Amino acid sequence: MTDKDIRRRTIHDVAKAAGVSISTASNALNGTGRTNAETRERVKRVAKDIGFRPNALARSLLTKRSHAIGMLTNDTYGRLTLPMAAGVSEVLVDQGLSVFLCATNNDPRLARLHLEALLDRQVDGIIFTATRLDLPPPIELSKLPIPVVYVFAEGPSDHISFVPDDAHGARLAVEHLKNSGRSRILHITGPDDYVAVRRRANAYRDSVGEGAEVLYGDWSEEWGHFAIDAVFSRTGEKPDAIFCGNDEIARGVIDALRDKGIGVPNDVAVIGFDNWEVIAKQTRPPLTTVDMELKELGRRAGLAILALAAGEDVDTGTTRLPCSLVVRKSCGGEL
Amino acid sequence: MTDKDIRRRTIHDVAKAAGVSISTASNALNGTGRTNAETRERVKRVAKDIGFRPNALARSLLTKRSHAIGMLTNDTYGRLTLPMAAGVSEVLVDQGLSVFLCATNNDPRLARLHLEALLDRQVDGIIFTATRLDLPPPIELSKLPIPVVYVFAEGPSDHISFVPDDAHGARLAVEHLKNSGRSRILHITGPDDYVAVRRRANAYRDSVGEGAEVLYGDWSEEWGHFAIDAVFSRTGEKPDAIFCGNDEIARGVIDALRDKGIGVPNDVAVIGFDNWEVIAKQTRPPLTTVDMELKELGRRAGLAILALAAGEDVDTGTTRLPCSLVVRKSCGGEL
DNA sequence: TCGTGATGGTAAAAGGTTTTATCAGATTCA
DNA sequence: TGAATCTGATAAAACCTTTTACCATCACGA
Repeated sequence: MTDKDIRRRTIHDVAKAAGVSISTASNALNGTGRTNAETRERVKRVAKDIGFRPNALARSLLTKRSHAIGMLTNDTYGRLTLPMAAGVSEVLVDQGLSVFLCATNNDPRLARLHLEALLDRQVDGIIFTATRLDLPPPIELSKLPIPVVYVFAEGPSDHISFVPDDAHGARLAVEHLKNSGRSRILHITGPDDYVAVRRRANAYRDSVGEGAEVLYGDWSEEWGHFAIDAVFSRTGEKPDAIFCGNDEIARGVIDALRDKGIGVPNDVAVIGFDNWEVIAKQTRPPLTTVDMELKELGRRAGLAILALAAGEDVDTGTTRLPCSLVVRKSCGGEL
Repeated sequence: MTDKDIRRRTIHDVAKAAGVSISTASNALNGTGRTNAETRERVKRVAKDIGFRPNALARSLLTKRSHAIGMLTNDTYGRLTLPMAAGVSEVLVDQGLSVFLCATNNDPRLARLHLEALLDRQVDGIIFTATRLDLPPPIELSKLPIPVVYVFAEGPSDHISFVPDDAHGARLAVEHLKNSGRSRILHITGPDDYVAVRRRANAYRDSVGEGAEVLYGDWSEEWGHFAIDAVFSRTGEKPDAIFCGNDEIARGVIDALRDKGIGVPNDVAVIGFDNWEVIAKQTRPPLTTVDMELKELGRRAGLAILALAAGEDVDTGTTRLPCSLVVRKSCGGEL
């Protein structure tokens, strides 16, 4: 119960208990310098016995490696951030790195506050992550004295960014629809001021060719409804497949089709984007959709930061990671 | 481009530039000790001019306050964690505290790894947060040498916990339904091995009295559908209001009612729980629901940790925070 | 002139670790 | 035997800050 009991054991304690000097203790524990195998074992055993764990602060102060990184995000609900953070964490935790999570709310003042705190803490690197690719960071990140990696956001071209390959995702969707025998494929998507929206739309157009049609709107179920109402009340040929810009739109589309008595997937196949499970699994029928592999994105960013912090150099520029297709029931024809 | 340029300015640099000793510089900057107003200003100005920021590592090493806390979570998708983390962060950032986010995945090995890293980093406290109230932490947290606060989780009774007041939330829902003239209120909820489910159900029963009926199932839309099908195909009086255990169930319920041609809110009022906006806003009609005030929960936890770390003592035990009602259209009768 | 008390400032220790340079002793080689 | 080399261990410096204890200096009253 005394103060003495609560204070952590230091390397001094180890050295004293093992009857060696502090430097020998340090060398033995870290395998540095020259140490007799026998003493090395003895020191290690003593250290374990008395429950010695090195003070990370002291170590970092000296080595100038804090083994911590900062993650700046502007995502309030965490739908995108948390899977990425999990990926980052996954590759870092075993290397003994920890991550500071900083919610900036897109507020420059807050961003600055967090950034300065991170710098004061001597973090080994910073990962910036956003909710859309083309949103610039709320604060200048490009001339920091430490490595910066962008995930789900595109930094300056001489920096390192990881983003989903939207074009690939769109092709995946269209090919899947074609393979299940659909020929009149419509694209209902979000606002065209999103670069991701434009990329997907372009890939869709390239892949579909003749007869491609893109309807831009917002990211809501309501827009899905509305678009279906509009498309199916006009004259002319009707689509037999719809590629949606995200799962919410897809859900609206599916509900609207059902309301009209149009069968999914028999009459019209529907495919989403995001694989946001709470939506995708609960549509009727469950939604086939494109997964952006957010966790993998995080892993790659973690790996990059790790390499940079270790002084290796990493190719700059934007890496586009392939998406994957999650097949459920809304397109029929699972092989 | 030299090393010299990239190295951060230290208090040495400030002292030299201001022509004072290191201790004077420190005293001037921190307002400790006795310093002449004139020198104090000069030192501060010099510090600002050369861009001095104290090294948090060195400071923490000495003061034994790292100004960092750890947040342990097992929530992968962040729906609950991120709003709470935002609350925590909100009250901490201005005090200069940062938070380590540690995703444990409910894996004891991972939890231990993270916990040890946090302890090695001398964090000032730990916040444990879960996805359900009655899930014990994947690792023993009760006899740590630093303060621990539980949020959305209940720790041992001599610890500090913040949870939503489920009973209050349930009463809020029932009273709202009663006030809009409903009398036959049914409760469709999740699995009864959740303590939150039982608390809400009990409060519901107390509040409704005669005729209360609780249907336990799982947290899915599907269960909402199924329950409605069952209830409306049996003989006898039908409910005119349904209190759902979460928003997903509520959405299933609303969809099922619409499928049956039963009007919401005219024939049956529906109220949800969680205020998970992506669901609640997109139901047709938009869902009136109970909000658990997750951010406030986080704020309170942050405040508690702050007080504990400052050595003040805080009442132990579980604090149940009131919920709030978010009125949309699914109960009609907005005043 | 001597004590007393305030004032403004400083040297040095402390915090816990890693690393460099050095040292004593043993071994090898000529 | 003496010099050179190797081995294992250590003292001390370094990282950057805060804090304690101490030291001049000056003014004041007796």
